[in-house]
Amino acid sequence: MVAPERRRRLTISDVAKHAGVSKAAVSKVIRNDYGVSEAMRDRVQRAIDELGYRPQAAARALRGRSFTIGVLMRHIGIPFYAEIMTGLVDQLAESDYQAIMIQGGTRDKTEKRALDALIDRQVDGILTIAPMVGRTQLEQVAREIPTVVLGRHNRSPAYDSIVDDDRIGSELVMDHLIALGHRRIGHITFHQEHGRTADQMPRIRAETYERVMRDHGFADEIAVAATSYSEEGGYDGARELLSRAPRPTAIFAGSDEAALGVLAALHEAGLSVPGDISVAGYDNTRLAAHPNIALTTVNQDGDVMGRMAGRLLLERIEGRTSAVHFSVIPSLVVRRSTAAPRPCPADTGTQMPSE
Amino acid sequence: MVAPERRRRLTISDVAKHAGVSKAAVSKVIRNDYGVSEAMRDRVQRAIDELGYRPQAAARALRGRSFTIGVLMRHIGIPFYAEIMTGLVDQLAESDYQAIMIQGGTRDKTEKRALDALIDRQVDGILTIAPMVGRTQLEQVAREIPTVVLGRHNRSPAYDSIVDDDRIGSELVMDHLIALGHRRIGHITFHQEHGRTADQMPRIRAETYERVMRDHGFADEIAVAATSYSEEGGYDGARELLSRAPRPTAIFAGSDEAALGVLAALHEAGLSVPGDISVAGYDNTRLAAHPNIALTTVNQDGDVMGRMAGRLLLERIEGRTSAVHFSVIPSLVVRRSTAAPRPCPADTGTQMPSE
DNA sequence: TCGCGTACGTAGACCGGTCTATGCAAGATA
DNA sequence: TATCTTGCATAGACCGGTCTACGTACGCGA
Repeated sequence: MVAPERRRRLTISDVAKHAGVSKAAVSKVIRNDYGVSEAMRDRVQRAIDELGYRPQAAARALRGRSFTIGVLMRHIGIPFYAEIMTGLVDQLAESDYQAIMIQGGTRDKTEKRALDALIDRQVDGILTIAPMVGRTQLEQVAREIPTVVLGRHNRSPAYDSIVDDDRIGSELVMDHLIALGHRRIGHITFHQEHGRTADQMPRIRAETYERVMRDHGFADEIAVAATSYSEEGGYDGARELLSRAPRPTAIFAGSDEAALGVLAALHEAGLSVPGDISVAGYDNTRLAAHPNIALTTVNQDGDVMGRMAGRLLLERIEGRTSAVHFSVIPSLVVRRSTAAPRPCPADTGTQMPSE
Repeated sequence: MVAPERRRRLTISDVAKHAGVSKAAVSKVIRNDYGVSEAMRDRVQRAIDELGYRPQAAARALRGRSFTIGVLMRHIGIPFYAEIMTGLVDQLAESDYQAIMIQGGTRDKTEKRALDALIDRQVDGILTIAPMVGRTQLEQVAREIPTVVLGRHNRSPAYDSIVDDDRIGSELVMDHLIALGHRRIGHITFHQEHGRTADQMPRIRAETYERVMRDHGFADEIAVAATSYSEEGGYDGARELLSRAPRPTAIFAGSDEAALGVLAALHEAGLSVPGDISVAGYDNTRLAAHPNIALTTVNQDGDVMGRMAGRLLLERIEGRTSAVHFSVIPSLVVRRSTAAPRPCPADTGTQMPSE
């Protein structure tokens, strides 16, 4: 019982022999290096094509580049991340670089392990999407490898960053709701304990919410549920907001995930959307678009972000050392989850569903 | 303007020097190889810890293993894939292997490129999730690298495969609908032109549907819309089925994606679910669980599948050469999208919404 | 013809690990 | 005592690329 002979892979030497030239010459052709005659190029290229040779990334990595971009994300099941990847892959398609992804999970330890794994695999550039790891550590990574951080407002001169302009996005939502006639608008935010590693994003959305409320003279109506951006957080937050009297006529959830939780809570409470309450989210996930959900939300152009990430990484690999911070302007997507509040003769005294 | 000195990475030689031993000794300790005294192990381990050394995967790959498992998937935004990854990562957590993912996209060419990229990066094992590439090519890959194919019924002695038992899953749905009292049940299937690379999965689901219908004496009620498993396919398929008179009282969509399209079409047609029509899907995606959708569907345990994939790959890497084909028994998740058909005095003559 | 610069091609070191072959010492066996 | 085994440590080849340093041929001006 012998293991089947695992066919040896073609090497650059095979190509060199087949073309009757040196390894170095083949290498030069592959890398489009200077000092190759037209005849040599043709000859080697023909040999490569005939044999179907592809260089081995590991060997290249050992000496120079691995032609690999590593992307670190918490989980893969997130449609927005998929969009980012689409943009990134598109951008890299014309280069020789390939994007690989790795899951960091939601624990510091697993994320660290994943990040190390990318570094150990000699990737030429790293894109981290909404990482949990602290700035200091990111800077350390960035010193070794070109790095782009997406979705964290935590700037650093050591790495490039790409963020959505959350201030503008939140204003879009609030202006929309207020234009519809709402004034008792609740907000669900993400409460982070650790100020150290916390990102400013939820804070920006919450602050903008409060500012706009105040600007319109609705300071007394400000109602924030500080739970989390998860579906569960949205559910809990919604129940908290609903327990107020009078209850809000609209809820601006800090994320679509949370908005889904809000919808679930409203559904459970027997309240209709947007009849009884309008709901808006943030992120324009794919679920938000489904007719049964039809959530008004803020669209961050993940495709553009991913594309930009690819460009910044390639630039860094080419040698740029100054940091670039890119801000993407989001847009509002109005769907059926928001409408004018139900006209009410008396503005107070709406009945609550009994607990 | 000089680029900042990029700090040289620690190598095995640094560790050896620091511990006052040979490179080979350090290598042995790292790999838990035979022929290392207790004293040596301690000494080297201490040096590794003190310096914070981590071996470089590229260098290891060149000689032996890269300790990397490559996962090829079409897109990352699919919750079911996320579950698979969770299982896989869990399974690999105790080993020294790391899973990386790569997007193959939906075109043959891009998928091929992604697959090559994994091979060029010397991964020790490959998991392909519902690949488009033909069996012959998969077999060729499998000859070079341990391979597990998930989600294709296309078996081969060259690689392991993991599939959901679609026959059982489809029976679960059909039995459920029939037990509720339905007999005019429509089905939406995925029509594939290219028999060559086509997978049998949609065929199995469709055939099981027809068989169960016949077994219950409902052969005359068989109604299949051959579109696709996408949301759009579901939408088109539903409209096709609705145009029949009498229209079905239940629709079994071959996938949740398609089921979502069905819901959208029904919503548009002003039909209520499950009041007018029951809808069932297949896959138990995350959307299916949301209260606003609450889709009855078939759950494939992605976690178990991913875990199994990891185990099979590790076994193959350890030297197993015989093929294993693993079938996961799915389960039915009953939600609010299915109910008994509306009692009707006359079974025919239900009015259609005008087109 | 000589000297020199330029263009092109190659030999061989090198990257950081693994792995084989070998050395060496201590204990077992003849 | 001589030989053999066993356990442990090491030197150095090796993986498949890249890259430096050098050799060679050719063109051109003096």
